[in-house]
Amino acid sequence: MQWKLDKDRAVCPQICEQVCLRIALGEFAAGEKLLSVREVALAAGVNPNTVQHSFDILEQKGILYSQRGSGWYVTEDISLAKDTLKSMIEEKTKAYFEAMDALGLSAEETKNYIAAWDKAQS
Amino acid sequence: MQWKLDKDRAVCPQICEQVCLRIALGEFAAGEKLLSVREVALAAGVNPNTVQHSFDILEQKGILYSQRGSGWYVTEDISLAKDTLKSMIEEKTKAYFEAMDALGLSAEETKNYIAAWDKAQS
DNA sequence: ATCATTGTATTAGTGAGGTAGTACAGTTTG
DNA sequence: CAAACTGTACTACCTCACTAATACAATGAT
Repeated sequence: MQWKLDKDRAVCPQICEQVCLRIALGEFAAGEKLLSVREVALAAGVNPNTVQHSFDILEQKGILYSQRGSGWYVTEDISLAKDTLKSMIEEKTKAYFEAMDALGLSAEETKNYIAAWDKAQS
Repeated sequence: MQWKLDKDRAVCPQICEQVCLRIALGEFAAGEKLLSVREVALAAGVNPNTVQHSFDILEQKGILYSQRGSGWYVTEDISLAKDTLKSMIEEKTKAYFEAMDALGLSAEETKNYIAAWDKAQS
């Protein structure tokens, strides 16, 4: 399991995003046991407490659940992860439009800008 | 002069963005004197030190310059502000594509998603 | 049963970003 | 000249996100 973390962003949301994505992609199946908090922390190069916190957040959303002494598991209801992922995409897109608006681009102008975006720029 | 600040984002970059935008739009002319650090802070509802820091950043970019005891002024070379604004737009767009990639959307999918984006959602 | 592994809790420390208050130096205005 | 503005500097404090280290309780494997 690989974790690529952008150091310019907070760690917790990134872990949450990736877990949701992997569940949505079917990489993590319903009921499947995840790696332990310590293993994930080691693999991702972050602190176990941060992973614990991330999983706590996902537990609150009903996406994961924990069994003390045993481990963390994916909930049976995969749709929760899919919905959360969808919300994240919407949220970030909304934020992007707002950011562009703050920089003087209307929604229409932003759409045109994106349409003309060349992959070579990135 | 109105300052609408998003409380979910850091203040300094927002002030920098808005000053660049106003210069690029011609709202602030070359050589024009800005409101004082204290006045801007009051109007924007933030701390004078934060405004000072923001202006320091813009001074480093050559967009503003200060005269001790007198005030802050817009540089003669407006193009600097315009270029900076352009860079900001590129940077945020690049970050947006990266964020979408992290959420499982390819550049192509992201473009399609944006094209289909409905203003009613926001 | 024992022991390693698991989740969980607690306390302390760090750095970024911002707030708050004060002080001082230079300019402008009356 | 004097007062009222400017920019600038400094110290202290706060919060958030994360790190670090440790401890303890429950589970599973041998």
